[in-house]
Amino acid sequence: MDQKTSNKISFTDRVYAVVKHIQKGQTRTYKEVAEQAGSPRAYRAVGSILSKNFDPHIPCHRVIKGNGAIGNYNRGGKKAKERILKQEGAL
DNA sequence: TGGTTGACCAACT
DNA sequence: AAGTTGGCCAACC
Repeated sequence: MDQKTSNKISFTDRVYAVVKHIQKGQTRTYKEVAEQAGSPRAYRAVGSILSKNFDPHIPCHRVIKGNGAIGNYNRGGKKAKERILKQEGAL
């Protein structure tokens, strides 16, 4: 891809893009997101980034932990996150 | 420029 | 089974 016409995107923007790509009823682990974002070992950064992200256009609630746990959520905690996933049919 | 932080993970106790 | 420690990576001050 030519970045000549595009601005330089940061890891954060790539993470946002990946999370946006998650379909309804689907869940992705932080590891997967990090891997698709270009750094399979940056799951730690992914969490930090999503924690700072308050954009409702990004279904950050579809991102869960690698062992199947819900993980955290900036929009009401794990409880709300689990509720949303259940509502979407992911659980 | 360097050190701290964090929605994680794996291993150890 | 549950709590602690170390490790990894990008963003923020």
